[in-house]
Amino acid sequence: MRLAELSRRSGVATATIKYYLREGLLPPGRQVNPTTAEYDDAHLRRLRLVRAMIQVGGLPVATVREVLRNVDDYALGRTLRLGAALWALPQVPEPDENDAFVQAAHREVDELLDRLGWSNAKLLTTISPSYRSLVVAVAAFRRLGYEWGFELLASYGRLMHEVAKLDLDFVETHPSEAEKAETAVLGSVLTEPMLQALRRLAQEEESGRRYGFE
Amino acid sequence: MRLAELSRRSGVATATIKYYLREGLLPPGRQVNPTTAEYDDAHLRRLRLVRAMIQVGGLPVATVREVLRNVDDYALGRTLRLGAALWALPQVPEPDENDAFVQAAHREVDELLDRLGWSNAKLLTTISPSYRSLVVAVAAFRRLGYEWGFELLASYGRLMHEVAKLDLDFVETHPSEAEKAETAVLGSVLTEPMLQALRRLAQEEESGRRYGFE
DNA sequence: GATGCTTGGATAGTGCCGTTATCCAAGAAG
DNA sequence: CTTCTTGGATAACGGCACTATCCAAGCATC
Repeated sequence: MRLAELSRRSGVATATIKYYLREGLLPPGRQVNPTTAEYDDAHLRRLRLVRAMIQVGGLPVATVREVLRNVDDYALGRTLRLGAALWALPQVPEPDENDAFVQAAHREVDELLDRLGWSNAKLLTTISPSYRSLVVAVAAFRRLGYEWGFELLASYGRLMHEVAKLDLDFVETHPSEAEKAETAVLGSVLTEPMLQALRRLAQEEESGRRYGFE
Repeated sequence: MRLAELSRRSGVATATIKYYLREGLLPPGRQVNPTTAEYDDAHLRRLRLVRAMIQVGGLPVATVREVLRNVDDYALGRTLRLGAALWALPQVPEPDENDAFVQAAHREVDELLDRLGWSNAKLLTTISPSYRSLVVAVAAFRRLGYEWGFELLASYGRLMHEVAKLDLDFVETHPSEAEKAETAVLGSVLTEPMLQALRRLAQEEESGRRYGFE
């Protein structure tokens, strides 16, 4: 199919598709002559994936490019670890390591990982963006003067471990390696707003149960 | 304190503080004469809250303003429901109701709420942005051709219900109404990146356990 | 084979948003 | 009195996701 049809079938404007091509989110089509390129279903699927990540997942274009690179690398067998390398990309503001709150948060998170027995995650503390995000979030809370029992954080951690098991179970239902990679990414990116929505609905539900309405 | 000191103590540039004042994220200082305004610790605290929501929570300025309005209303006793009104604000792209995937997602989510027994949440389906987000996310998955057992979604829902209970438990540890409102907002906004980070760490951990390293 | 439409590529422009710089007149400080 | 600082108004900036404009090279129809 040509660009116009790709646009029609995906609902994405041709100018936008050209932009994605330029940005490397879509591989170039097969050039049949200097002014015509041919696209196939793989392009369509990739385009839908890109749109989902941007619109539903809210990822910036640059991040999508990185994520896709990992998907493709994984599909080619270059990346063997499904975990770290794959979903360890996105956006974290660098913490200020001189800040006392940040240092305290480091200690707290390290202790948390110990307590939860997350020995594998422990190995990644220096490189994992997730680890850094966690530190930043904990530090922000502390900076605002919030105290919580250590047990609260641990409880959240245990629940998210259950969530992670579901995530990986779902990935395992997909036999092919290429699909696994894509599913892993989607499972990480697309289910985040989904979980967020579920959590808020659950808060509304539970709030209603505890305090009633009106 | 004057603007300059507020800036120094918070680490936020004076120009930015002026911007927040303009945008209504910070209440104006006490005007002591035409060219001098006096700020207090409440301003400092509010400023830190704003920064946390923007930088850690990633909320747009307009949303922060809405959230704060709700916090203040709640503190004044004008909003009685801790749940819906408070954390039901943010950013969702409007779903296209004519889309077949969106309609199917509606049915699926409705059935989910039934299955989970979330009768309170059910009442909010027409107004809650969380409900809409959920529909959008489910529709996006389906559009990409992913199928999952209904049980998976229900399992996620049950886990997020446990999370929501922790959220509300934490809010209840704060006696004053004003603090409750602020805590509720923070519990919703700031813990989201925290949970996301925990989930990803848990994925890395669980991935390591199942498949080993390298 | 001329005419008019479509194609893909290059480039520049648009709109939004968070932030920052520039002015300015009116205090404060020495 | 002079010099610095203050807060307020306004304009400028930089990034990002798109989108509109050109253009020359096909293709389609007469």
